[in-house]
Amino acid sequence: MTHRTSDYARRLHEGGFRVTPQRQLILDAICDSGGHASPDDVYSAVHAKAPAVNRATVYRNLDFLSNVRLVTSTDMGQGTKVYEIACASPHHHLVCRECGEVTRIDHAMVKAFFAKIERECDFTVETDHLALFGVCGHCRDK
Amino acid sequence: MTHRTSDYARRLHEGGFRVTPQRQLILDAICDSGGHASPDDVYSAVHAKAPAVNRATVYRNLDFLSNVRLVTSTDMGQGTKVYEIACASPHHHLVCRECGEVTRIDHAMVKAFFAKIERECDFTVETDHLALFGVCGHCRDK
DNA sequence: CTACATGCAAAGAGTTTGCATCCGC
DNA sequence: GCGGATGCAAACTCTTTGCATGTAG
Repeated sequence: MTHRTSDYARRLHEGGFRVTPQRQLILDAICDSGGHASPDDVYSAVHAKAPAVNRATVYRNLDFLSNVRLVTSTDMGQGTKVYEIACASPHHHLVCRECGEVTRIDHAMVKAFFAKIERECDFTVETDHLALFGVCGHCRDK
Repeated sequence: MTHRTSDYARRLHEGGFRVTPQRQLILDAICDSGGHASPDDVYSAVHAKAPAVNRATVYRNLDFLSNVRLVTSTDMGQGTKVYEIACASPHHHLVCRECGEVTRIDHAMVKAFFAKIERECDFTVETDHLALFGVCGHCRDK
């Protein structure tokens, strides 16, 4: 679990929102998912622990938690949206088409590239989480 | 219209496929859409000219035309998949969140960046069409 | 004439919404 | 107790599929 209970609870309180067991389960599920969780991943994990929790609640909370910036959502392409705990250091993802492995890369890696786009194309890139598809070294060698 | 009638008809014939009016309408719709068309864009355009054409036919043909490489599909994020006429020069897209404008950028712009990822992360980027979200110069100035 | 293609309708997946009830604070 | 949050069910969008019919080659 990477989220700090006291921390997220405080942030919810400050905004006038409630700390419900469902929200805790959902945050736990995202943490335990290895960093990246689809709505269905989250629902499955939550449902395993608390079968009464509804899918609608999961969707509503993923949306809610994104809005209050406790989690971030990234479109990984192919219609798959993934959520992860918001963390201070911006980063991006390399997604292997073969094994599905997701590797993080630091924002520093892409910073210069984004700056170049801005300079040469007059376009400010705002992609919080860039997802690049390809083949990881491991799969390429096979 | 950017596709050459004789050219795509030939390619279909060579593969043993048929040149149907629906396929022509669909190809025309993609061309006339300014380069990037969602399934619904295509259906609307086709339906305006030929109301009898079914949505399923549009989906089947977008899939089919992608497979035979007459068109390419790109995931623009947010669950929107767009199609465009396959063209020789690989390129990528800058999508403005404000006005929705899509600008092409040449592969040369991103080539060095992809090479850097490969070198430093041991990951071969295969993204045919990279979609970068942000704000275009025009919207930023407002 | 023979497959490939289409239209239709129905079934799916994934997501959203209205409303009564519930419960955190 | 109040107002936000939840559960339930239904609706909704987007896409896919089975099957009979149509048509390009």
